[in-house]
Amino acid sequence: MTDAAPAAEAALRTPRERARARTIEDIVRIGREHLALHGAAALSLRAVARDLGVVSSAVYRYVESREELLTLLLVDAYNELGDAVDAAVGARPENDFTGRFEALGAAVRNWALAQPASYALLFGSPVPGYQAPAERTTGPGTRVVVALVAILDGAWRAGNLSEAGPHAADVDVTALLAADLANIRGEMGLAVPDPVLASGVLVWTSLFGAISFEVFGQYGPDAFVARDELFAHHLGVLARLAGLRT
Amino acid sequence: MTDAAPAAEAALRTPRERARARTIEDIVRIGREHLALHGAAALSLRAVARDLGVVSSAVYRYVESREELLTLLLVDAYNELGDAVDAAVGARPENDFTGRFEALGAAVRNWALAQPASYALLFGSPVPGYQAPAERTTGPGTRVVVALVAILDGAWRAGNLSEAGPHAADVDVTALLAADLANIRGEMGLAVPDPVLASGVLVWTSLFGAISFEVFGQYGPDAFVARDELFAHHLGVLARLAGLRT
DNA sequence: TGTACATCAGTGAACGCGCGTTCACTGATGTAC
DNA sequence: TGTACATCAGTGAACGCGCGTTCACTGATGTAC
Repeated sequence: MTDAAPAAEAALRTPRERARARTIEDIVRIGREHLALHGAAALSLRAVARDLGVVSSAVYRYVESREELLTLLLVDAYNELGDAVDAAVGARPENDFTGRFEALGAAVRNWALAQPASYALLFGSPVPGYQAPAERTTGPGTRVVVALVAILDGAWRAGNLSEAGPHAADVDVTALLAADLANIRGEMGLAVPDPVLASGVLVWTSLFGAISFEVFGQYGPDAFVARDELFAHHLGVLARLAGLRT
Repeated sequence: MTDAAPAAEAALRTPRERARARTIEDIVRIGREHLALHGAAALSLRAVARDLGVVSSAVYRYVESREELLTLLLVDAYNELGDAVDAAVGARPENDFTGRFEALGAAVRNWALAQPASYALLFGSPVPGYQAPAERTTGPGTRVVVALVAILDGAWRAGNLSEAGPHAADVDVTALLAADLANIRGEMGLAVPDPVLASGVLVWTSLFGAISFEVFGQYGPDAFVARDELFAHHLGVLARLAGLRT
């Protein structure tokens, strides 16, 4: 590394800028620790400042308000999850659609179990009094579902998806629902037909339902010892429900 | 009504006891309103006292601590949901298993949409620092799943359930998972075989997954206009996944 | 029926706490010439 | 290379707020005889 690389767009030129970026990273890291320990509702700028080793008002140099810190944490968590999912999916061959689907599901679950508080922030009860700014969270917040429909649409285009899973084939898609699905197909540039898309939405919510039950402790402490196997079974059933061949 | 009915076990004899019971009811009612407005983490005994028209310390005559109020609200919500589900299921003929299943799902969803904050307390992120006392919440907290497996087991015993939904039939149940399922079958006195029971668990979590996505706003504001139809479609697919005939 | 006592609901003051946010300030670090 | 000025990170005090919980107390309501 020399200092003769002035063209790098994203690089931070001055030491001050670098120090500033590092401090913001520290704030986000500490914020995540607090999230994990006390939950989003109890997230406090004063406590973050204490852990940063700085007086409480100093944090306001970096973060406009408690709200903004929550947004930073939200975006950070969405991106960490999105990176984990992309890496897991990308590790499977492009035409192994079932493998990619299972990799996606396992990646979401593993991340959720490792970061339960961040998962709760993204997929649990809304934080009272906090409304995420759509323009900053929509992109990162849709990475998982985008990856999921990419797999299903890819499988469909490759002829590797049943016209509709055997369960879904004979469940009517009403006209109103079909209109929603047509919009989605248009916006995302998809080729999958209605029954597949409708089942795909259910597969999506079901995946998160199974993970939320586990992360939020809904199963109770004793009901399931074999949680990995339970989830693997669920993934297998969901893959078939989506129409993926095995 | 005369005062000549001294034998009624549950009746509250003295006026003081009745007044006390009414005040506790008021506290729970006000607590629920605060839950709905500000979320569980922000639930405050002082605020409840204010709305009750009483000085803050007076609430401690009725409720031991903030923790205990949360427990009261939890049990109250579980029972309200359980009552709604039982009523909806009971309104269908005993042998209309698919109808009962769909009634159960619709009842949970309707209650959740009407009481989003209570739903969040029961099925959303855990409240930081609060651990529900198992001996008071386990009974009410399992009413929905008990009702659900009663439907599936009843359908199975009546010969109205496929050996396993077409999707689930060829997904392996590993030995470890089978052990968990055997325990559950024993504890609940069920007859359904492993593949059906395993799919039933997925149907259970999927139902709540779909409802949570809707209640917690995960679909985004615009993606689905036809939410009733979307949920009806999901219910239909889930019924087939459970093995119910139509 | 009347009196003496016990029970209990509710009061008001106080404890110690943590929070978000603002503001005028001190120094250190960077920049322009 | 050296000086004058601008920028910025961090300080410390303060604002007003709400919280959970305890405690000694006042009266009103109930009970025993």
